[in-house]
Amino acid sequence: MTETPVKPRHKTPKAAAARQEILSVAARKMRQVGYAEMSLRDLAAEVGMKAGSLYYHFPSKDALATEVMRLGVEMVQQAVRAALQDCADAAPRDRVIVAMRVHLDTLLSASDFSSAHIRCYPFVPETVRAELTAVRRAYDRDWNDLIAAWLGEPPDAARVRDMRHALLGALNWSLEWFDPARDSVEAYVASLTELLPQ
Amino acid sequence: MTETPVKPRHKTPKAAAARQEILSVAARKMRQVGYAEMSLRDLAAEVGMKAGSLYYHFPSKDALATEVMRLGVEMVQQAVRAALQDCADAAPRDRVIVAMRVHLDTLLSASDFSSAHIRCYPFVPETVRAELTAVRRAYDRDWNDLIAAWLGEPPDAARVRDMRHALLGALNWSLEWFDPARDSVEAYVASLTELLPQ
DNA sequence: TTTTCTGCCTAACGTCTGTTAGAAAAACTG
DNA sequence: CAGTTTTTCTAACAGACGTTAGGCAGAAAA
Repeated sequence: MTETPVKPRHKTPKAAAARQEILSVAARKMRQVGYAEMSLRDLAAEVGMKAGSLYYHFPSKDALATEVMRLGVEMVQQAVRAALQDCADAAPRDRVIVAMRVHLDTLLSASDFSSAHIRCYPFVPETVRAELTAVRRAYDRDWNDLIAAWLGEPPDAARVRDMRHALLGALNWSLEWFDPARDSVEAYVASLTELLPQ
Repeated sequence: MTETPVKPRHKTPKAAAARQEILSVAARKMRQVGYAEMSLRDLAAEVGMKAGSLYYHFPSKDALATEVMRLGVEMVQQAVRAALQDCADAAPRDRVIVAMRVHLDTLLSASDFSSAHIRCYPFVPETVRAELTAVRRAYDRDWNDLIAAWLGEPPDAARVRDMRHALLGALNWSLEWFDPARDSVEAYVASLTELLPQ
């Protein structure tokens, strides 16, 4: 009896494409209406399926939501890391500003996955949250390093954490008010920049 | 046929007390688990009633949630206004700091109503949100005035709005991470103070 | 005491939910 | 083409949801 790996169960391109579309639609739904309010029947209808068919690709609604949110963290993290590599030699304060801009842009226009994560995390079942702590902590560490380098010595852990909470709060809260027709990521980042001590 | 006023339908002290406890428990529930996840059966059980009995005090779940959230805005607004009156002659920047501290303290320890509002607003039915725009705008105006006085002339509306979004974002986001056993409102406000230009 | 009103309960309605088993269809493979 | 595997559908289950109608106990009023 061969041990079939649990993760990559479906290998055909069609299954992979269907799974991918389910994830995309789920991310958009979660962002728009929330986790509890997203029904699998509505979700399936938007993909062109029936609710039961989703269970060929995901074992449960929780597992689907977990995957959406996990991808959400990895997407911002990857975008921010890539941008930081492109300005590796810049001043620490400028690197913070770059990270803010990329984080914000990912949330507001690039990735429904990332915004779905941020909006739904507080209300998702505890088992789902538990599976996300690792990726979340990893992204938090990136920001801690970034901010510690900016604040310089001595690295006061509590102070770094407060700064991270303040900055990410100011960024993530934009999901509540940002209107692409009226607001601009660049303009908001410029305003935030004036709050960062030189 | 006498026109019975719609608002103060129940006048006896017992009904008023019951209504008050329903609101309190609903606020706590909404803060903890969210709007969709708060079932009227669970809510009623915690009050010591059955689900149907809630309808003697409120015409619908939406109406109950609306009342909770409306009270939530009014509570922070009132707390902040009272504190600002006590330091009417202070420097504009210090008044901003006072407002931040009071807003934060209301969210994190004083009022489940306020935190329920902030956490649930994005996912509440559109009809509920519509009934809250007026109170929300009023509170936003308070902050706009406060920040405009701090930034001084010329009062750039877009800049004031950005600052309000940044500050309230940094404050409201604390609902996602604040742990009373580990964190302190005063310490976080102190960290935020260092971000405000002199 | 009788009557009226208040506050809550019981029991149910209709609808929606996530989920499952098994059949059908569609897509590959020989 | 037949045979096999992959993907989707059908149909239902069991339970939860918000909501409603009518009744019942206790307090208040007469």
